[in-house]
Amino acid sequence: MNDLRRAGNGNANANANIPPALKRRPQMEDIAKLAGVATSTVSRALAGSPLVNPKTRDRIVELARHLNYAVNVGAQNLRLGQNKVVAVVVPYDPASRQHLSDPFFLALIGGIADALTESGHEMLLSRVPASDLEQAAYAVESGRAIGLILVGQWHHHDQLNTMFMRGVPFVVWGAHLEQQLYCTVGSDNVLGGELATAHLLRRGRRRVAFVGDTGLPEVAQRHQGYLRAHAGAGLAADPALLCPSPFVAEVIGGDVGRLLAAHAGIDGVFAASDVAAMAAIHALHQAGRSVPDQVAVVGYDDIDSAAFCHPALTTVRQPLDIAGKALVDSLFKILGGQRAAPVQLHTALLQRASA
Amino acid sequence: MNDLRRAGNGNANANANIPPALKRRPQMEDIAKLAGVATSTVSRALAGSPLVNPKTRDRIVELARHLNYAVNVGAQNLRLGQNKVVAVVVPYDPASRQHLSDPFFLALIGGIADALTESGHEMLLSRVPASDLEQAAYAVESGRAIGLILVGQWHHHDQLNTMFMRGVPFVVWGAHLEQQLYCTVGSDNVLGGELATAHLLRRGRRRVAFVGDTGLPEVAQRHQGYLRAHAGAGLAADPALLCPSPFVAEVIGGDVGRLLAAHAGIDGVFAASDVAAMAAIHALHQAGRSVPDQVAVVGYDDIDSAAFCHPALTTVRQPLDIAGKALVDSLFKILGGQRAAPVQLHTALLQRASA
DNA sequence: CTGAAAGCGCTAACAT
DNA sequence: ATGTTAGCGCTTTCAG
Repeated sequence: MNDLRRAGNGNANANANIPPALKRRPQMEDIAKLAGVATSTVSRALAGSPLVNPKTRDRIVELARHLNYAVNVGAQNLRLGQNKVVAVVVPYDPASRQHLSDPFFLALIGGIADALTESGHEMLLSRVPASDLEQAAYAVESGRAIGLILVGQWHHHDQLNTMFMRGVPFVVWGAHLEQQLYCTVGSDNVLGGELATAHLLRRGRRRVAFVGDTGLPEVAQRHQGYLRAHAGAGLAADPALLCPSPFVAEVIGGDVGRLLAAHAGIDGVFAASDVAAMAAIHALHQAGRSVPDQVAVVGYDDIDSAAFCHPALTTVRQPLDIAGKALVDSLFKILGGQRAAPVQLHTALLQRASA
Repeated sequence: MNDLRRAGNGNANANANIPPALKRRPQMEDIAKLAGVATSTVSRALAGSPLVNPKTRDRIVELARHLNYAVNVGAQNLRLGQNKVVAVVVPYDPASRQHLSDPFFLALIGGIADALTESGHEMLLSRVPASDLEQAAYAVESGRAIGLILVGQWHHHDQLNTMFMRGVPFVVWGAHLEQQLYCTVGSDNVLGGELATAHLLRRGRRRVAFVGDTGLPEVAQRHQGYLRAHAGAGLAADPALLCPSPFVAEVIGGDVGRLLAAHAGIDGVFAASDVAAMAAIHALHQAGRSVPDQVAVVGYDDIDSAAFCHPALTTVRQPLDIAGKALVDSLFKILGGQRAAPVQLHTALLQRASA
């Protein structure tokens, strides 16, 4: 806690030489003196208050522009008791040191940034260990942010429920679970898994592998869809074809390779992310199997590159373009004191070349 | 006003029913009263000051934890005149409304987030129109952030020099240009372009197209390398083979298609980004050309999916893993009042299957 | 070891 | 139309 506050490089002693003028930032009082008025007048002028004489106002505004003065947002917020910052939190797995890298999540963050900017809010991006998700609440408890958007994988359902009970305003990108108090936004994972698998089965595939870490709720639901599709087709899914790899391309490649070696009859793969699917295709090619002829592959996410890899990926589309806005909207609903119901975005199969 | 600040965090009248306890956030004074001490003691206790009696301190700390109290960072910063926030700014093209989406930049942002977190800083992510890059300075001038990291494309060299002269501490990801006052971090674009093109020429390719918007300094330098490689091989580059597409996959696909139609003899493509390369390969396939047999393709960036698409992309690697850290380090150097020289990261050709 | 008081930069009554 | 004053939540002298 103490170390958190030392080290204040509010560029205190930084007026060395290099950036020509790294001097103290101007304040209202400086402007006030130059303009020969009181700070309150400057404040009003800069806020565009109709109370101040147009001439005075123009002079002040001109002065401010000339000095590159901008109202100190921190002080303003403190005084006004307001805040326009939303924290976007990316949980990471401290074990695998897995960094923020899946293009899907990265793109999701981009969408959130857009939606937030659109509504005049600022975005604080931070990372917390998935093992201690509640740390995320700090951004709100410290007054840094008014609410949280949690992005990405997590196993810690309970922590989130607790956080909700503590009154922390937040939304999470993920699966809608039973007994869930908090608000999620995500695709319909069960449906998505079912669509993907049904497509493979319809194409006559009978030995369909599932690639993805079912420890994650979203993936578990996609797997559930996978099972449901099998049931719907009157087929039995072979548990041996489950490849519980984490969402890391390098690992998936190896795992899929081993799975292929062990089960020669595999003729289809449903991967729980496009990255996983691309890694699987790569492994397939290396093992000398052709896609989609010998083995058909379906992914999940529809990241940008899915359309441009070869063969173009058949995948389940999560509508990224509206995901960011949906998350932001839900958060604001909560901040407005309303109940925000979980949102399941439109989920559909996008057929391309890989299956 | 007073009602605005009740109800805790800028969410006005939010103590409805849903989030069970959306009451006013506790403050030091609350803790002080409960502990029967003065706020100054609470402050000291929470800061871990040795001046306060261990027993008192423990009681206070316990109380704070129980109430989920965290020191208000805004007020703390105001009082201390400090700040640990760095703004990461993504310029966007207001014309094309192009959103934050190239995986390379997204991944770069991830790397910056990691480096910032590592050094105990917070990251504010914002977007400004490329046409008015100086807007980015607002984050610093308003006291929001202590410095800026600009990420991505930009045409406005002069604006950046001006910003530097104004004393705004910032670093930019991009090309190192002549007469540049500010600090850039990037790959060696000329070298990269040369390596890529030389590789193609060495493979006997003689009609090599260049895909990328040479209006951007980074791309212009890559193109310069492309020309230099031709010169080095005693060959003349055909200006007709320049395809000045922006970094948007959809557009590139069409442009490359047209280029192929117009120039049947094309046997190589150097694309100034991996996304562009993947789009080009896609267009090539659609036109019935095989990669790399009929047309060899080299990209730039080495984004994650470059290794997993098919054929795996031969590309110029920009070391993403160290890019974020390099940017952050340079910024801190500047904040410390030192001169930060432009950095060119190690740039090398990564040969895979597409060329 | 602890409390009282001043003030970080700003805004909004409340005076004129 | 403008100035005076109090105070947002916190830290830190300065006095005990």
